[in-house]
Amino acid sequence: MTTGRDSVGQRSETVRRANLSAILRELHTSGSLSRSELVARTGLTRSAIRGLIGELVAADLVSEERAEPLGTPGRPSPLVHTNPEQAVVLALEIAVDSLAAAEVGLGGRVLDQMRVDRPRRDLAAGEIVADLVHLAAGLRRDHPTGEGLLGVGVAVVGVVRRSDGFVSTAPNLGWRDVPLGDRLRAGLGSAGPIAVANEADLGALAEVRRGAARGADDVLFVSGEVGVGGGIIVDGKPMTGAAGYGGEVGHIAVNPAGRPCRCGSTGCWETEVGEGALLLRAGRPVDGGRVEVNALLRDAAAGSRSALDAMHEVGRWLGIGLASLVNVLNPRVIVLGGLFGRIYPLVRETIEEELGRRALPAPGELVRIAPATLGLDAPLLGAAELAFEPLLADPSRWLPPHGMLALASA
Amino acid sequence: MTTGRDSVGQRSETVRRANLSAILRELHTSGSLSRSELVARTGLTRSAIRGLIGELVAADLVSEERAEPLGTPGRPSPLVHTNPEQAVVLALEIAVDSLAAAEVGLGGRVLDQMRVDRPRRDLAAGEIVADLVHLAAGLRRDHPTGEGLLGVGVAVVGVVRRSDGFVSTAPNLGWRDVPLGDRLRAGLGSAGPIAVANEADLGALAEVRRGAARGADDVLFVSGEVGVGGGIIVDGKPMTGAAGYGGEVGHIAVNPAGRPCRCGSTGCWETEVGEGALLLRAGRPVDGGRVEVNALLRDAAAGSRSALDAMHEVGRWLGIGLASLVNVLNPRVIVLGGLFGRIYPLVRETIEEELGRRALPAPGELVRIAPATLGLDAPLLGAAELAFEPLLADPSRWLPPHGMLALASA
DNA sequence: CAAGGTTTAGAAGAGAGGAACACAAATCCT
DNA sequence: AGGATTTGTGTTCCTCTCTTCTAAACCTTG
Repeated sequence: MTTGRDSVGQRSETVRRANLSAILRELHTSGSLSRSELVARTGLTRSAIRGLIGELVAADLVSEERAEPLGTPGRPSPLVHTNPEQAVVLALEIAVDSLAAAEVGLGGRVLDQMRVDRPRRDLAAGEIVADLVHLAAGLRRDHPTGEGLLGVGVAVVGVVRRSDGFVSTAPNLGWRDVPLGDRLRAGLGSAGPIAVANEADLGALAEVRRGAARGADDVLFVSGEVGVGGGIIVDGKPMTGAAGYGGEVGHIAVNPAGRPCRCGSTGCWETEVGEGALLLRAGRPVDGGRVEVNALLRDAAAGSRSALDAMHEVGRWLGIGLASLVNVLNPRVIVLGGLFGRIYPLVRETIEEELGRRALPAPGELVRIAPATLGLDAPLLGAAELAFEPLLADPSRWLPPHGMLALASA
Repeated sequence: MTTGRDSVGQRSETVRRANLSAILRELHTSGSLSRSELVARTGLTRSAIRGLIGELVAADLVSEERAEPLGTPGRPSPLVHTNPEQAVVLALEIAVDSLAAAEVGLGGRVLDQMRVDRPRRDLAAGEIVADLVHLAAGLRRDHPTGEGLLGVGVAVVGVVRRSDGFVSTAPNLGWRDVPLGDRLRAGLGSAGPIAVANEADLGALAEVRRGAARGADDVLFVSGEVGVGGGIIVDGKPMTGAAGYGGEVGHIAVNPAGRPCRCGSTGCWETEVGEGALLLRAGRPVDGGRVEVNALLRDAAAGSRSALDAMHEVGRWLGIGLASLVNVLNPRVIVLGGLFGRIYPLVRETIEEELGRRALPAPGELVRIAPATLGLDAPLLGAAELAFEPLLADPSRWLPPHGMLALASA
């Protein structure tokens, strides 16, 4: 009987919260900005900006520096920048071929990062969690895990319920119904809140904040790995769906008469464009993994007919699936990650041809396609962004109660 | 270089606007509520509610009535209700088989309504606009068109750009690149702002506000007509995509080796589940239209084997397409409109079977499927909702400047 | 008819951003 | 050089809006 939505009633504090959030968000995505630029971006007055920045400075989240003259007339505006060391999150990633951990500071600076290969066989959740904890412990020895962390963000190749980090399926890991959030909480000790999300969803988040789709509000991120993952940004925000299962574009049915899929269905998109499909079409061992894919890409670059044919066939199916998604979502930008980003330069025409034939929007308003720019680390960076989200959404929770300020100044 | 999003900076007025908006929205969707219920729903205090309602009353948008005692102890709370006659919009619909017009008052009351059949051949935009204007003029003789209207909402079977009501394609009408918004503005004279949107998008809006999906935040509405239309609600708001072309689910590729589609592609969903596909499978004339469909439904209800087989085949493909969409969008509710709502009771198992096989979310969290409850009029009601949107989003623009109030009370 | 509970009414208070003015620090031009 | 110009900061009210608090109104229950 409730209306849902985000608790409608607004108050003065809501305004302050929103404005603090807007400022910190801008600083976080840009790293540093002048005060006057903040004025321009937020539409707030200088006095408001001054007051809000003052609070952020008091909390040591950001600092101001006397500006150096930049050749433009007028008094230079002080430069405001985030303090990466003062707000640090732990980002973890469970990918198909590797595990990764990173410490990322406010403003997006990667303070430390490690990635280790992972064999492609099924591993129990406990083992992977232990490996991740170990990996995290190896970061920045002077900054023991679990202390002073703002939170933890986790990217995982699997279908994740957002609310509690419950992984309902992860074919690449051989998992079903793994309470990953709880497991990590136990393994990491008290390292702040833990947020788990799908790898591609976080890749999308990273690409839209710091990568190929920067600034776009409606974005589709599609990443080709063993499976095909997707992340959708609607109106600047990740679209997770009702339970957080949204964006599983790898399992749209493009060819119901086609090959069986690991998910139990048949003719899913990933059976036509995934790594296995590419290798199959090229006549290489389907389970060859990265090694075979790299070899195939080399062959194609060298001009091998059969390699290129296989790629174009994948490109054709890629275009078919993308056209469906364009018709449903009408994104401004499509970012191709993983395998797709790598083959894109070779099969661009094929993809665009298929898209032109099947997608409805007028050619002039057709979507822009761009390969991912953050590469392998996109999901890891997205996990960091996820962990920063509570701070960015409501910085006031991390601010000293400002009765103190009033007292101090009086 | 701008951040997009909705101009971040917030001010005190923003708060008032948001709160007025929240209150009026609640009243609009519920028709009438007691003050104390509004307090509960918005989380605002009684005093705040009092002040805001006072302004809405002063603007004559709502009225308060002395409450009749309801058997509960305590002082009874006055009932607040909208004044449908004081804020009226004109809703228009260009459907496949008919044209419709309605006058709808604040709170959702349909004050007057007309619908006329339309032959299924292509008609020039000018003709249809003229017919619509004529239809609108016939509504409520005491309330001449173009006067005192808050705005106009238009639902049209076609791909529409939201910003200006430009129809880029409408296969059912034989239109390409018709500036419908401008045409209607010219035809209707000064009837307030005109907002045009896709029929299914508006059907979704109506069903989520007043129909089968009431209260749900993530909804997929799929309507079967000659073509297949779709409307998507994400987080309580219509998802239109970057240019407003989103939700064209009829043209996802489900069978690339299949039949050619009117859109120029092949194997689109609507070639497998549209009206034509159903008739074809049943061995009836593909262009038979409503008459044949009705006959087929009668046969099926009477137990005809061949009729039921055709329906189950359509149901199977319906399930395939829905599964794809569930994987992408993870909605809470799917509302089936038009043809699909009518065949749903007959093919429910088939749809659910296919959905169960192909959709990822765990069965326990699987989507709820419901036939539309607003029937033929859903898009028309959605058009009214669209036209109300500016008022609901910012009621303060329709309020007397409240310097006046202060003066009057002083 | 009194007691108890719920709600409205009105006044005072507190939080937050906006506007205006004086002043500061650069660049540009003569 | 040195003044004009431009851009930006600091500071002080001012306005807007919701909350809090107290008194009064109104209904049900025993």
